[in-house]
Amino acid sequence: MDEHPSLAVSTVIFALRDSELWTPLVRRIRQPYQDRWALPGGWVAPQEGLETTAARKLLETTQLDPTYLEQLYCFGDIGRSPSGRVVSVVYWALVRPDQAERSSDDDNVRWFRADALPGLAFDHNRIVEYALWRLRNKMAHSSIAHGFLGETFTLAELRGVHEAVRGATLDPANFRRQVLAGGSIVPTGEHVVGASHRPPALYRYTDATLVDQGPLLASALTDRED
Amino acid sequence: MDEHPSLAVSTVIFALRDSELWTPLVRRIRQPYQDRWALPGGWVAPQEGLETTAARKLLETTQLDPTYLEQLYCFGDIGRSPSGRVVSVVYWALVRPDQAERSSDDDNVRWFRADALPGLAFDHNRIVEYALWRLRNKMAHSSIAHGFLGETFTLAELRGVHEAVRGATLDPANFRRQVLAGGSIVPTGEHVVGASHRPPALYRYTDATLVDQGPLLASALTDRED
DNA sequence: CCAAAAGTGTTAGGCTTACACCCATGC
DNA sequence: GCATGGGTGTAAGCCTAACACTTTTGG
Repeated sequence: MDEHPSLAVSTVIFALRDSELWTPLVRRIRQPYQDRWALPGGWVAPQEGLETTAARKLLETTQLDPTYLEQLYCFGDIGRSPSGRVVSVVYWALVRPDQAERSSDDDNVRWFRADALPGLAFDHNRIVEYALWRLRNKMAHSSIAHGFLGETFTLAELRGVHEAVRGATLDPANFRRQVLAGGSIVPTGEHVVGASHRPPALYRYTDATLVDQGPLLASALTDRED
Repeated sequence: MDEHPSLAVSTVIFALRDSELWTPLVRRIRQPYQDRWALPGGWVAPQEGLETTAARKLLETTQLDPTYLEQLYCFGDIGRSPSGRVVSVVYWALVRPDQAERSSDDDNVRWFRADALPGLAFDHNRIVEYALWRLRNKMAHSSIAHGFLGETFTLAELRGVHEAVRGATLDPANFRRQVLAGGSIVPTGEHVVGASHRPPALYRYTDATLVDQGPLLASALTDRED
């Protein structure tokens, strides 16, 4: 009864670049699937929480510090790793463009367009697909777009995030009204200067803007004592 | 690097009785939390899928065979078990009233009202709370109510499910129109007889009615080869 | 002045809500 | 017939989509 499966943590990371969704992958340096691209991750340490492990591995392998991090799913099919039973708790994360810049491509880390990935190790293609589906879902029902943006942003930038993720253009007028009526963002009073047109107002999210994760979030905030 | 946490699977089960949500719990027969009520579950066997484990443990401990079974969340906080690191993959399930009848209370299994549970073992109170939140969420956006019903049902029964879970009464006329317009149910042509009022029509879900789980479901159907 | 993007106004149509009303059965 | 719940009709109001229009900047 004490023969437990190996327990791993991996993370799907999304960032927005040129109105496209991109995701960083790491090259596997050992068998199985040596030299194939895979999600960043690693084994769960005995004295480390799952989300903490995800964040740490992310930082170690890609230098990224996400603005949003949420559990995606736990994958545990028996055949998913050729080298024995592995159960993977997978997280998904959003990073801002400026953070993504800091993690430039090198021999072991490379960014790919999220909808045009190569053949990945294990069942990681399927996992990214599911993460994409979840992102699109969440975008429609919550203010998750915040995770892609800085502290302040214009309505056009916010709209750009929605358009990129949903893959459709949105009416600027209606988008403005809907998002302002929602009450989750407020104008800072500042404006962008230097563009060759009318300067757009800057906005920021109100403090109360938390992505809806239900009862988990409240406890998660107190649990994180890293 | 090979010292992995213990991996368990547990399940939150919901059934509808007297327009209330009920959930069965099992009595712990060993330490820690001996004699406390807890979610049914057990360790993951090396050669068994996670969902399969959940279904098997469910049947073994409560004699229940759910009509719906979905992964809820993976709980892995370091302090959640006093007897060492345990990571629990938790599922949630729906059973029909007639199935629930078969699993009567005994010394080791007892049904509780889902919104009035005693103090459970481990972090199981928190887990049930989250499962309740997920159920209510899913009820609003999908045809998950099917899981509580038999093959055929009246619109009043379907409405009763929604009312019980949402905790509010619904306009029968509007409910009828909305659910029929959705196209996921069709009349069987039969009617209930024997009630002291106009006999209601029976309906059933169309074959195409699958609860929206995104890209996971398609593969899940092929993976399940039990 | 002109181009371009910000921001406002307005209208049509769809969906939700509320509630009045009719229908079919057992007693 | 009458009480009860099944089932239909309908109008008000809200939300959304579409698009015309005005505003403000740099060149």
